Amino acid sequence: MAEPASRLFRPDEADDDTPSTATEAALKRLKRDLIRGVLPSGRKLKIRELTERYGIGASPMREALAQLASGGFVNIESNKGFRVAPVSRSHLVDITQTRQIVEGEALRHAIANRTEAWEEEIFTSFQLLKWEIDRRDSRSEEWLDAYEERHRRFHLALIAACPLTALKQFCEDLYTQMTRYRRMLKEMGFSEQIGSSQHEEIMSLVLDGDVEKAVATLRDHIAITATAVLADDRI
Amino acid sequence: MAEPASRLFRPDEADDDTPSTATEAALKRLKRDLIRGVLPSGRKLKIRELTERYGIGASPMREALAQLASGGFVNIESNKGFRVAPVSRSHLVDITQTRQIVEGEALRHAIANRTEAWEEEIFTSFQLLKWEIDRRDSRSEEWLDAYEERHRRFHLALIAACPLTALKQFCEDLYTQMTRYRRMLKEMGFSEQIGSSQHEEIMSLVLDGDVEKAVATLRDHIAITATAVLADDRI
DNA sequence: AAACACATTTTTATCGATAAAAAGAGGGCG
DNA sequence: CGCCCTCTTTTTATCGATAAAAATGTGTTT
Repeated sequence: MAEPASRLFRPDEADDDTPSTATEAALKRLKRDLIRGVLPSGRKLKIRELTERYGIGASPMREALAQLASGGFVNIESNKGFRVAPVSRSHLVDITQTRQIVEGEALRHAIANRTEAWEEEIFTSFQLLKWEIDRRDSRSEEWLDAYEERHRRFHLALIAACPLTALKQFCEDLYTQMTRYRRMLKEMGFSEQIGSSQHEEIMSLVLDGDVEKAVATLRDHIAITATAVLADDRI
Repeated sequence: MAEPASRLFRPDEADDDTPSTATEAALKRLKRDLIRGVLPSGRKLKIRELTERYGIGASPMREALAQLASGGFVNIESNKGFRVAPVSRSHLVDITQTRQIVEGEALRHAIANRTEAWEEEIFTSFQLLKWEIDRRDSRSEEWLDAYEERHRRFHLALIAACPLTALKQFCEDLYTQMTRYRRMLKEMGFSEQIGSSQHEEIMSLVLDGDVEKAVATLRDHIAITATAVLADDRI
């Protein structure tokens, strides 16, 4: 029996990757476009445009938007519709610091509940990430997507053994929020190498069970994107 | 200019308490019924029933449900509709421990960013809570609502000075999640006094700036509901 | 009686049309 | 010019009807 989705608590990871309803399909594509930055920050999301773009009716479209709104990607205002949640310096600082706290805690709990499988997944996802960085081909949308996918996988792997579902889910949400900023960085022409060296260090510290150093390094790593983005005054 | 709502980041607290759309009205009433336990855990939420109950059409109803689903109050399953998110021992333990972590952190940050107004609101909300407990009239729905409202206000007041919006918002969501369990406790006939003595202690420690003791006491206090509920084997 | 196929009912998900609200576009007037 | 009133256009929010899917029921076969 597949468990249904829930935001604050998800006992079982139920990946329905084949959208069987129009709402799900719209949700998936819309989220992707938001993260990719195809739909820029602050932009008005007119129902008409969206229904044409994604080829579905207004009701499922609004349903998908309502979900994204709760997830913080989209803002609603009564009788004025939806718009892409704006990015801002203060928002970036906020989610960065919050992420440092909660992802650090989650890592602590993960290490305290380590298993073989968890360690293996960390190693695997690290290797995949490293290979992806080595054969990098910036400016290619596909490469950026592949890189982002592996980066995400690595970060989620680190905290996967944390038994607190709600905490882990929140980390995942924050990570996703941060993706837009990370993407901006790439588009500003920064090297993907920024912070890359830390991945191996984090992995080693985590696998060695050096909790304090691991958490400290993870926190530093989380701060790097923010520092780099904030250094640019176009934002 | 009123700020729109967002889950992970809410720069300005925009209370639109007069629902101007059917979706908002449905959202509000439905959420209330979920928290009150009128719609019990795990129950199927048939669109037809809901539209009749709340007197609105299917589209806004589904939109409201989609939002509650992202908030963790409701579960969706493709082509099988919505149901009230089930309560369970594991869920209670999960959100309790997560809340201990994040609310403790939030309190730390709040104390580090203390202001006059913040201290005053803590004092005020504490007094209101105390008075409400003194003139208690259990088994009365109105009293339970009033008590819950003030308990909530006190807890949110404690962390209000925390500048990390995303963290604070998450605390609020977790608090709301816990309300259903707190309500169960009352219905099981427990005294409202459980944990009440700690409120004054927490307030004193916080206002005295004794961070470590304040955080420790808050964590204990958060655990109490869970301990009491878990002691009952009807759940 | 369990297992299966098929018909019926119920429920979900979706569309297309429409009322209500907001945004925009003149046009007079201080 | 800037402000306000009105009319028009655009956009949102909502309803009612319907196709698609799941659940339920019924009879048939082993």
